Amino acid sequence: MQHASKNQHPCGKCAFYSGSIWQPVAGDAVSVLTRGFTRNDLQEGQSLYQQGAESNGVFCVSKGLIALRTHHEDGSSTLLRLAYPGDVIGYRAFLGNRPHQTEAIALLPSRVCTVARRGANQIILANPDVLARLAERCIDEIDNNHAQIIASATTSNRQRLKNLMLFLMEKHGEPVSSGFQMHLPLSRSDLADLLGVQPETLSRLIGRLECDNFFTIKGRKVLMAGLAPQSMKSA
Amino acid sequence: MQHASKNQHPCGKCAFYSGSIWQPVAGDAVSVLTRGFTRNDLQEGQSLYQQGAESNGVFCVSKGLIALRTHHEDGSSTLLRLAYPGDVIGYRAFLGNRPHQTEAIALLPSRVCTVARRGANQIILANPDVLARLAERCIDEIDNNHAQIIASATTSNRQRLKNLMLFLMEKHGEPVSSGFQMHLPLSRSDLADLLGVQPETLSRLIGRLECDNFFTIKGRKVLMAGLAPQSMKSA
DNA sequence: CGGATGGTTGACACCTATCAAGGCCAGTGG
DNA sequence: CCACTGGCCTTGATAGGTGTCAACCATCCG
Repeated sequence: MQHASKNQHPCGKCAFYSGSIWQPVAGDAVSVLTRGFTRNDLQEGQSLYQQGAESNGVFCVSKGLIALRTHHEDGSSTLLRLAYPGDVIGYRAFLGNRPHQTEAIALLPSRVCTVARRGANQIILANPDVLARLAERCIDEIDNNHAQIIASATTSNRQRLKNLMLFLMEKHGEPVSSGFQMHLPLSRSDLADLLGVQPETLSRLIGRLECDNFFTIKGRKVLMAGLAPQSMKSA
Repeated sequence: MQHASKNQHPCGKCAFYSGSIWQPVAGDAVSVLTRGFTRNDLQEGQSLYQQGAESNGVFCVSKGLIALRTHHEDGSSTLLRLAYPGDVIGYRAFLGNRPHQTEAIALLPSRVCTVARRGANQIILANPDVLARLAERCIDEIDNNHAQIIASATTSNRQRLKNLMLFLMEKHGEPVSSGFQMHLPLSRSDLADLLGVQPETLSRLIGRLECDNFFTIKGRKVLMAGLAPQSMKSA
């Protein structure tokens, strides 16, 4: 019956099915899940939800890249996090039953699956395993936050940019004859927001890394020469 | 029956009972909770758990002040957070079933209630409301982390120190004839760790705030003159 | 062509880390 | 009582990093 239920499960064909927070849903609840379930394709730049908007469910990134950003009173903004396929977003507003504190915008053409609020609530009440998986995601988020707080307190901006570029190369890069290459999914301002520095500073940091032959960058084309696949993980 | 169960409940007499993550526990589960329940008094400087130690349960601060700190490979450390009465700590290691990523040390004489791992697991399986409350605490933690990340990216260290001192005064201060006064529960190094700056820098920041007549500080005695009670919330 | 956008560069003031030295204070042992 | 010591904090000098303001450049688009 495992097979039959996986076929009926709306996430059954998803690459992230086994790790999905909805994977424990079975039996009659599957139909509730299916009713609340929608798939959404987002164009680059399109918004999934706005800061301050009411929560209308829980989102799961299936393809692409979503940026979570908060706008401050003074007009500036901070890019808090990048959400990759398999990541669950929007659960804070859902669990806390309150407006979104961040806005979600697609940085690449993306696909996002939504489980509407009503159905999600119903399912969680009936199936605690779903809540347990959601709690695990919260823990992961806390871990990431702590890592970020520690990094910004103990690591130079230059090193943090290096780490960020290596991370992005790992996610978006392709091997070419002379190393690895990627199309940078972020603008300079986004990179600056992510590191918590001004755009001018970011520009200079990039300049310095280029001087060090860490990479070559022109527009959004980034090339890291002499980068062996395994060395991406280490630094 | 509400009354009877509250009296039996191990947290029944706690000031934070209504908000406690264990409040939903009722019926037979109460005896399981009671069996796993212990109260611990910590002296100043005493450790509740070490970084890297196995989780042995979920802790709830009942009195005092606990510092959560992580040590890095290079010997330095970061003070990630202060835990006040009513706060739940150690749940990450518990929920994630893994070693503690931080160490918990009492900054003041404190009392902490522990629900042992085994009992806590049993209760959570039987009572999803407990898990839901734990998830809410996770969300609160994420909110705090985001606020911290945003503050360190958008606010000067000087302003952040100001905010921190106002916060501490609100928590630990007492009104005196000329304003508010407190015994600072943190060393200079701890303050520096909390802001993510070097001790020397912190010392200079303090010096500047004194010049601005923001406060008077000598050792751990802090005096904020002309500070009306309501003005503490605004800034 | 003109304007908008996004990015870079320069100048400058300010802030911070680092290294080094010194002050303050409590506890210790003579 | 004194000198000594170690921990904690402060102060100074210096080099490097960062924010800010302003100008400039490239590209795209109407």
